[in-house]
Amino acid sequence: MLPLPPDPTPVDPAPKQRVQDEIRHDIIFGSLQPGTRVTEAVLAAKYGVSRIPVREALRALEAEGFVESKPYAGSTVSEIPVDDADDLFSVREALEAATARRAARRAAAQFSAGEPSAEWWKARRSLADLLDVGDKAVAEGNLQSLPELNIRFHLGIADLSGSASLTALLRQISGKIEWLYATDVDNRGKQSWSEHRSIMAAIDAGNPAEAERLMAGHVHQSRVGYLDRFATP
Amino acid sequence: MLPLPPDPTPVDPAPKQRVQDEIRHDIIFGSLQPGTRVTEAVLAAKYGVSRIPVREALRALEAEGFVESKPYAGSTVSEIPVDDADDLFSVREALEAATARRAARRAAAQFSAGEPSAEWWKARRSLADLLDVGDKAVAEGNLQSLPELNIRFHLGIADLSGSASLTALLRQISGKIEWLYATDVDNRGKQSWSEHRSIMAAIDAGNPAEAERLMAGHVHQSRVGYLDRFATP
DNA sequence: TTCGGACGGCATGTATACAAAATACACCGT
DNA sequence: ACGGTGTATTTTGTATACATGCCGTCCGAA
Repeated sequence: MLPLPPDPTPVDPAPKQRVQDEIRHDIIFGSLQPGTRVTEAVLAAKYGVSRIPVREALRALEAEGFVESKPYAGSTVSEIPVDDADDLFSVREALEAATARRAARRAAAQFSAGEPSAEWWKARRSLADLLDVGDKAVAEGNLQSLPELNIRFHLGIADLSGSASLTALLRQISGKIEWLYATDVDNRGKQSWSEHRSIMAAIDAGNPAEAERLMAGHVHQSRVGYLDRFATP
Repeated sequence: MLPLPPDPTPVDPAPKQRVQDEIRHDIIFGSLQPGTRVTEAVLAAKYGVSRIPVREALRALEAEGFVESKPYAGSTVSEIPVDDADDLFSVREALEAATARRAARRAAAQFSAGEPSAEWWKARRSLADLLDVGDKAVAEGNLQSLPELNIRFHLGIADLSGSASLTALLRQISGKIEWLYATDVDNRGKQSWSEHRSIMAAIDAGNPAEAERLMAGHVHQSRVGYLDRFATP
């Protein structure tokens, strides 16, 4: 008997994650404007799921700072204040400097202790592929895919650092980073992406100081470029 | 007719928050040891609520890094690696320096623009009370209440900063901060608490640079003290 | 006309019930 | 004896139903 495809209509394996990403995307790219009142029931109907996944997604987005909720009063899309960008960048600078430093230290440790572990290789390979994909995107000029690739790269570095705490923290602010990046991709996108390879090289070389320096500079450049463009004197 | 107390058995206004705090407390103070497998049903029975609030609490604690969950596989109490302390402190330094700076800037703005807003006064008053309560706790020698007071002070400063993003971020790592503080309260508790007043004074004076410097030094001292005590050479 | 309070609609918070998935274990085949 | 597979149990994920609290509106009195 032929094993027919058991999924005529492919069911969602994880509606929660999908809904969360969809809502965040809609906020970042303007489809859901700040101040909009979002109710669980409406979103549930919109994405074809029940209220529970929507609820979890809203909680996560609240932690990321994209929506605000008051008990029994509902949720609204947050105003994303441009003022916060500078502070966010300063935090991100410290955070990502730490992940890069640790990633380099861990890479050196992996190689000095015989063969690197399988999961390390997997993460490393994933990053290599990501760099290629990003380069191609830059070459082809479709910059709109860069924000997501960018955040995946930085999360990948955090993965390599082996620190669950730092990774979780970066994941928390990754949404905001994507938002900042999306607003400035036309200006800094190309150059910013090209810096990723040198960071990766420093990590591969097992040079913590250099990796930290490059990553700090990378983030700092983004910061300067952003503030230069959206200066609020 | 006398309005009798309508609550013979006081019902929880917000079980979710209570359960979340309870679980975190149990993890921080050792009642729930790392690696322990925690199931929603057991916790629900333990705290006398349904699975849903427990579920939400676990999600929040996962974001804070205290538990790890895999889809359909359950949750376990995270190993809290001491290695992360240094990185966490460096992030916290940047984060809280930003909150202090902004709080001072905002205080100056509030006073220069006539009368400060009501909510500003409320937050400011809350901090003043908190400082008194902490001083009394230090004088009476019951240091076990300091970790919670400490984190409430720092969150209060974040509130004064007026930045929802920074406040949310600090709230995310506040659990870890409380954990670090709890492990070192006997050593640095008294001196650490006394530094809070000078930070508050700099903010009241509307001096952003000084507030930032003091806060950064305050956190840095905690960091040095901690690493000195739990050095892993 | 305006201010105060109470009522009703409505959205969230929670509880219960059911479905999907992963792990653990026993059984079978080699 | 050992490895693999199939099943059974356990646990999470989701859906539905009900309770609780807030917001806006309407009514009434000053």
